[in-house]
Amino acid sequence: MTEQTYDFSAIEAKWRDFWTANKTHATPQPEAGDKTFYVLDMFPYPSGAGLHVGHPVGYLATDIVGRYKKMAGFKVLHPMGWDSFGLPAERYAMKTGVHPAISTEQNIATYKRQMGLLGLGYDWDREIQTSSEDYYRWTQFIFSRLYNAWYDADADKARPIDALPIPEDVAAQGKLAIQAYQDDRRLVYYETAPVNWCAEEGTILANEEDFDGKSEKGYEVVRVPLRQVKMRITAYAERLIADLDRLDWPEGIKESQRNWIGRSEGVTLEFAVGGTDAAIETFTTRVDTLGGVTFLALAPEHPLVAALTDGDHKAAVDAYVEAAARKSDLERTVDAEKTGVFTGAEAINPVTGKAVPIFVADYVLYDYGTGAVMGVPAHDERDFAFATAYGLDIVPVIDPGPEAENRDAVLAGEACLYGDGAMLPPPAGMPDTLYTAGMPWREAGAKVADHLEAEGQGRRVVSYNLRDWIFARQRYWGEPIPIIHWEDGTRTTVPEDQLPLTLPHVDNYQPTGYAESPLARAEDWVDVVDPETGMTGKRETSTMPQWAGSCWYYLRFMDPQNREALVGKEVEKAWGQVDLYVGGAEHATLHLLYARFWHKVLFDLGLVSTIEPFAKLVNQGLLTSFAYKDERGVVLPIDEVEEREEGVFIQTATGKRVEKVGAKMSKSLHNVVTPDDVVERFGSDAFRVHMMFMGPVESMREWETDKPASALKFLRRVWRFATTAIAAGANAEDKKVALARTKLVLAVTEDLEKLRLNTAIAELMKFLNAVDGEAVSTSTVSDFIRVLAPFAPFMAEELWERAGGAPSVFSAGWPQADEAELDAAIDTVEIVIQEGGKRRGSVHLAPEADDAAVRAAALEMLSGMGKSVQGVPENRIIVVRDKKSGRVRLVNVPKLG
RNA sequence: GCCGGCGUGGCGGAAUUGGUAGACGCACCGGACUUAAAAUCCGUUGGGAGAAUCUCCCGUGCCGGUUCGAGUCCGGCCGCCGGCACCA
Repeated sequence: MTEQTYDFSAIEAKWRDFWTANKTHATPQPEAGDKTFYVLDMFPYPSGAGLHVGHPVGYLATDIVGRYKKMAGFKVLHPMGWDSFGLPAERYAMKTGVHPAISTEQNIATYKRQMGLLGLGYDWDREIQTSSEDYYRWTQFIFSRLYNAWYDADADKARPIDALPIPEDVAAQGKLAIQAYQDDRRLVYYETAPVNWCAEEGTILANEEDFDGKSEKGYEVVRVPLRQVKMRITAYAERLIADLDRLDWPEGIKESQRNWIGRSEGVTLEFAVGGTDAAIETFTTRVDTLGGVTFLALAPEHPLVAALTDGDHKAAVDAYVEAAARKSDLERTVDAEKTGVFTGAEAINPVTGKAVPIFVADYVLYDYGTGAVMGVPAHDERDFAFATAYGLDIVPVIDPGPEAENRDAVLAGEACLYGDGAMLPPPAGMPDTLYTAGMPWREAGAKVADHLEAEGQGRRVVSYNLRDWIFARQRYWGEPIPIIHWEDGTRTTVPEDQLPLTLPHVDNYQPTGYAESPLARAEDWVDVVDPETGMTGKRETSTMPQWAGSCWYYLRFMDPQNREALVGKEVEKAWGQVDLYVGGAEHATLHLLYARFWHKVLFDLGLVSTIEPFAKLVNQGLLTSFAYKDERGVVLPIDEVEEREEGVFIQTATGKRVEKVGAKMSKSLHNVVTPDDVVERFGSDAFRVHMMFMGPVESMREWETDKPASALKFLRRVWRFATTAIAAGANAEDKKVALARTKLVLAVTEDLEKLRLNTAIAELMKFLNAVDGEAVSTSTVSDFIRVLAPFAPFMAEELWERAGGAPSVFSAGWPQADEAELDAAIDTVEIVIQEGGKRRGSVHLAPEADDAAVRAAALEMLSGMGKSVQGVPENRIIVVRDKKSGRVRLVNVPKLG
């Protein structure tokens, strides 16, 4: 009987060693004709805390799919690596003096051990770290290619900067002028502009990292003007939106990116400034309301403000502009009250010729559109609020229609209409060609836009909310930016053959303040001399943001040892896109946007062959634990509470009753569960089965400590079934068993293809239920072991060996089954009989029964129940057949009297 | 405010393009085995009514509609989660 005992710890240790010794998970490069499958996890930052049970939800899903695809005959690339540059290691270094490279190395060792424990079948020969020189050499290489490229709007692609045509007048002014011209157009550029400064993190952050004035960790972020390295992601706004359509990604993520990029179509048009030659360019999405313009508003930063303002208003305008500059973006945004000051100047409506006052108002954003808006209070809430506050005219141009409650108020200029309606008769001065009365506003807008374009007074443009990517960080533990600032004012990238530009050692990791990173203290490293000309220069001391390394790591996994290129051309073509990418939704507008951007640049520059990096994306759900909340809503750690009786939780110290609530796993709540604990208690296979059986990969779930017990129970049943069947060695089996096998293989295969791992496990359970107590042939047992293998790889290996198979089961192929087999095995089908859509019973008929026979059977049954079936028209009796097999499934008779 | 996603038993969750609602599991209850317990195995379990085990009614957030037939489609609400938000 000891033979029958399922000793998971011995089995799992045995096969863990076997896989390592035999490199079972090694991934050879694909050759011509190979089917390939690239499945990828978002690689982790190796933190000091190690993995908790929430991390592997996605890793397990990809492991299972990867193992299945390999068995199904694909060359599967399923690698793992480390996003190992980052602030925590640097903070740790500040506290302890331990170099980040060393603490990172230790953390990685823990992660790898835990991943091994879980049976994650990664090919560790392909392991990469973003902080290793071999890797960041290529991150710097890509940076340098971006720096030395510009966006050719005509060709709609990035091209090397050498291909940028230099106008003659610029060329005539010499080297610095040419550089300035190029620098204005590079995909990487320097700009002095307000940036997001986080004092606590000691660095500038990207707009994507600024969450309502807080950093990701919740530290305050303020706006300060600084000279910064930026990447021209806005050049790709259109393509980043358009190409979302071809991605198999969750709609929510695509929508987040669309919102973030914020595309809107509108028109720019110029208002002449009365009495001067100057003109103000405004952007609007509602040119149809041009007749309703009663003022113009400029952002305080707008360059024309000073020039426009007349003497009487100068003092007030200067004070306002200065006050606005001191306010943070958040203050300007949160404060909904509209303020502004009159400049004393007037603008001329290009169509009606009417003069309107020009204001400076801080509700106008300088970096969106043209930094100036035409104020149409009748049809824009913000303009309405402003006009009301300053007593400006409100001129409606759209009639909401007789049905509208607020019609009278709108027409009287007392309410704002931004919904649908029909154009009112045009105001005085509107040319006859622009008569749009009665038209819906969109149509009227098109007509006005046509007119403006024809007259050369305006043009249609597309505007985006997306801003360029602030790329530099004032930190130590990141990729050095390979730029040298020379004494003659020129700037170059470090030559590619001199990369990597190695991160120097420093003794002091403390932030230096706004402009520089701790690298500034490594003077020997910062100061450079050109060996040929003797010119001196200084290196850029900022480092790259956390996101740089993860922008392209999926490419390096394809060819991690390549010394000549970031990825070999043929290898890149062979693997193609990432077929399945699994990770958290929190990266929607960070990593996933940045990586798409870099990929498109690499495509334009001929370095990759695909236009998108990740074909299919799945967001795994968060795994939460629990904690307790007291009456004030304070969350309490789990060890401060006891359960006195079923469902009654008492805070030990106070004796007060508290409520059990779901909570993220965190150190402070003492509710972190590590995979080590779970594997120790239930085994890795049970952990895997449990995690995947809890629900769809995408949904959130709550961890309950004792639940893996049921998975273990299931695995014990599997073990008993398989070892018994192997020992019995039957050659034959009942038709019922053969049918169950066919169903099992078909269902599990389909579920795996669709990443429905919870129902796949349910199918394994159903099979066991179906064959309980039956003789099962060795060939069916073999198929069962193989479909079990992706889910419970350790047990499957052991069973496979005991069944006489040559290790490893993952080289044993995937079992086959086809529908025809299923059909042939069926000699009667159950046909459900409905009356008015309600089930009344069922009959068993031969699968080839025709509609007439089915109808007759249905009427007979219903009649037998005492129902009156006289006079039911035949065409009202609906016979439903299975689409694939054509077998009858159901027959419905209309409700009988 | 705008946009997207989601609402199914006591619980986690199943239900192809409209076709048997509640698969599979947990928990509960009953039973077997046991001196006993654990483990294991078998059975029951959406709610209600009548009733010898069968039948009827109600049931997928709420209200209405389309259909022979609606968890699924349409219209209108409610609630939860996520994104964007002074973006002209």
